[in-house]
Amino acid sequence: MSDKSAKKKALIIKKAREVFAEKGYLNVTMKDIVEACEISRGGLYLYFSGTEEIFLEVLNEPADSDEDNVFERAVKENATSSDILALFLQEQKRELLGRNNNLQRATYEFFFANPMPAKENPVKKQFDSAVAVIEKLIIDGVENGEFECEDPKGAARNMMYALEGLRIMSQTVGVSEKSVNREILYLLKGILKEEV
Amino acid sequence: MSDKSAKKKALIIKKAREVFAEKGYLNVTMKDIVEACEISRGGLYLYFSGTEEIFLEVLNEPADSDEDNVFERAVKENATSSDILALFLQEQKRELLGRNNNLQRATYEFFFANPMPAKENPVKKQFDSAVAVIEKLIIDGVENGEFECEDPKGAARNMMYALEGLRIMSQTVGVSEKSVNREILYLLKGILKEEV
Amino acid sequence: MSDKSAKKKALIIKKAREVFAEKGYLNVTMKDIVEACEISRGGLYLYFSGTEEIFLEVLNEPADSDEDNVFERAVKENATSSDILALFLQEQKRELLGRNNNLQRATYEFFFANPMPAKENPVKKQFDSAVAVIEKLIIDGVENGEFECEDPKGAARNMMYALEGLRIMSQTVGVSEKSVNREILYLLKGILKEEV
Amino acid sequence: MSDKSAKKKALIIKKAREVFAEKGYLNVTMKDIVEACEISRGGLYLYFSGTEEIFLEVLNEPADSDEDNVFERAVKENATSSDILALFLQEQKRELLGRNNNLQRATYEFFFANPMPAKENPVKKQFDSAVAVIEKLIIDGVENGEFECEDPKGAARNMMYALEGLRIMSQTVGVSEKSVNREILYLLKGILKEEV
DNA sequence: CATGAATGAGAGTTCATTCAT
DNA sequence: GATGAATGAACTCTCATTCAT
Repeated sequence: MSDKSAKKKALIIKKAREVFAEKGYLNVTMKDIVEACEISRGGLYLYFSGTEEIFLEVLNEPADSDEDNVFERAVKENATSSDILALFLQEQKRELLGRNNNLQRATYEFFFANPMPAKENPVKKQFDSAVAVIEKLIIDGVENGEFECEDPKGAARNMMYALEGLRIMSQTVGVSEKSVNREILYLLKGILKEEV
Repeated sequence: MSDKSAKKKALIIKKAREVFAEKGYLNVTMKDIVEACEISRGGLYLYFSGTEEIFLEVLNEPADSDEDNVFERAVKENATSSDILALFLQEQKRELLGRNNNLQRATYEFFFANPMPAKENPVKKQFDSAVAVIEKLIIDGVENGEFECEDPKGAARNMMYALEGLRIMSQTVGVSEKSVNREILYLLKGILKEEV
Repeated sequence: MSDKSAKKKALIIKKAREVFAEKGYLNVTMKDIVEACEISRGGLYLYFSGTEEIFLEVLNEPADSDEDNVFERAVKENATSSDILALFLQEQKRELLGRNNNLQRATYEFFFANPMPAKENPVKKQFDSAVAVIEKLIIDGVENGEFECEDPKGAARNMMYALEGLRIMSQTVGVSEKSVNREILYLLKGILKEEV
Repeated sequence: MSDKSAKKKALIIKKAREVFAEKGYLNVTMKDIVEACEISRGGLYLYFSGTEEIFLEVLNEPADSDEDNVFERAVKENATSSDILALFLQEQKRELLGRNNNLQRATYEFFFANPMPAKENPVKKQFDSAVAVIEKLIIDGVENGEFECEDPKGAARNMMYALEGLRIMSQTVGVSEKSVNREILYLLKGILKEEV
């Protein structure tokens, strides 16, 4: 049954995601995944030819969390631009501070080991679309009179680069929540309309 | 002979740096270093217990390059703050775009695999001292009337986070020189006194 | 249904022959045959217990080619003994030079891996019957005055051993057509009545 | 010590020869050789990168038997051509009938699996040099008046092809000593000067 | 101190064979 | 009968680490 097959594959991806989240990418062996899935060595190879293939599918398969919804809901509820942006940044903060519950480390490790042209690179794509979203928010905010910004695209990019910097620092040397708050505040201040 | 010992150790570190620069951290085996050093397998173990220890010493031992001097010379030559800052940023650009000639990738790989408390972490130290330098430059620039900045420390931190973001993007998805230029320009514009 | 069963078995053997002809014996896996037959993995085991059993049936089931007919037709058409013998040798030449379209390699591989008493051995049987055919031809030829031979059986055996040698050389080190022609000529000359 | 190393390598080759003689080529695994040599898995890889490499060295390293000497001694002792030829054929017989004490089966298996251009092929070289030796013997014999032969090279080639045929038959279907004797006799008769 | 041969655990991968459906 | 997912043994190869010399 292709249906059963698909379920199994989904199960493997789910379990593998947990393994990658815990151990990163490079330290994960087929054996690790086999054990997490409680299947046989050969069984795993029926579905995937190696950790690389598994990881790519993990990356593409969106986790069944409802985090995104929070954000999307806000957008639909006509929240103000600054609220939405703040929400976005909070989300980013939550994500980048949580060392063990996500795939960030594994993702970095993966793309170190497997350089991939920017055009196909999911990380790059995610980065670009986040920039676009932020830019849109800033433009809206400027129109609302909430923000003041001469270069929305530049500001959006700067935000994302800074967040990326925080993220990698968080994964490697560790970053305190306070530091993240401070930087986020700095980023917001830079575009908030100053009261006269 | 402690002297001979020290020389040998230094040689190993020098050669190991080349190896790490070329292959990153995780892909380097004891064998690689043994071969690069033209030393015996057992011999290496007399000085170091594994790649981890070697890499840490490589990180702490400053490379005998003269790159820093360029920067320090500028400081001493009473260049303007904006010139020095621009020089610093150019240096960062050069470094982060060059994929193969430095330890960046190896460093990231290392600290992914070996998380280390911020207090002892050399990367964190370097980051902090860079922030301090930039902050000082901005403050000087403000005093000179070259810059305009209400939060020099915040601006300095933002620069470093953004550079860090560019660095990791460069190592993983790849970043064009144009993108780096654009971001650097954005950072500079943010503090340059606007002409009236 | 024994009938349906038999058809399926025949199909498997037909497809398996192609696989063996292409890949030899030892490199063929059950999976290869399963895929060639477009049958299920378990299904194949309903009919055969392994590659060995399949190969033996392939060997026993005569290929539905019409190569033999050429030869047999000649016999019936009252061609001269030397013509028929030449035809036979040409056929052998064609077969032994063609590396990929027949079961020779697979057969050798099989009997290396599975030595089998001469009495049941199909290769031995084939060899013996070929010797008998050649002997008969020579005897006829001698009676016709075409050939001159004191030991027809010995000559027949020598021919077959030499052909076998050419065959194995062809499969392993490679033999040029020229070499084969030369040897065949030598064999024929040995029995042709010399003109006075 | 390179000396110790060389001895070990020689030991491995010696033991490996026994393994190949017993099990052929394709069925031999690194593990088999490891066990025969009583060394560690990794240890074997210090000397050889795989069974293929080992087998090639086994083929090139002459076995430390003194069989050849028997033959060479005869040549030097000015034995008659027919004696030497008979000796050579006896030697071939001994070799081709001994199923388990030599590398023939392994050699065939090897060259099935690893086709190799005739020019470098040791089997081909051996074949050609044997042909040359036989041809020389026949020519000498003709001059002595022992043999009668119009095409010494053709006869030599025929002998070798027939021996090769016997050899392969011996390895696969099995050949009785009687059959070998009969064929050898046939070959000799073909060139012996017939008494008037 | 220094050597480098040796070890053995462990990773990746393949395949014949079984068995619940 | 027929399926094909699942198993697990076996093989190749690599490397950190040790130890006799």
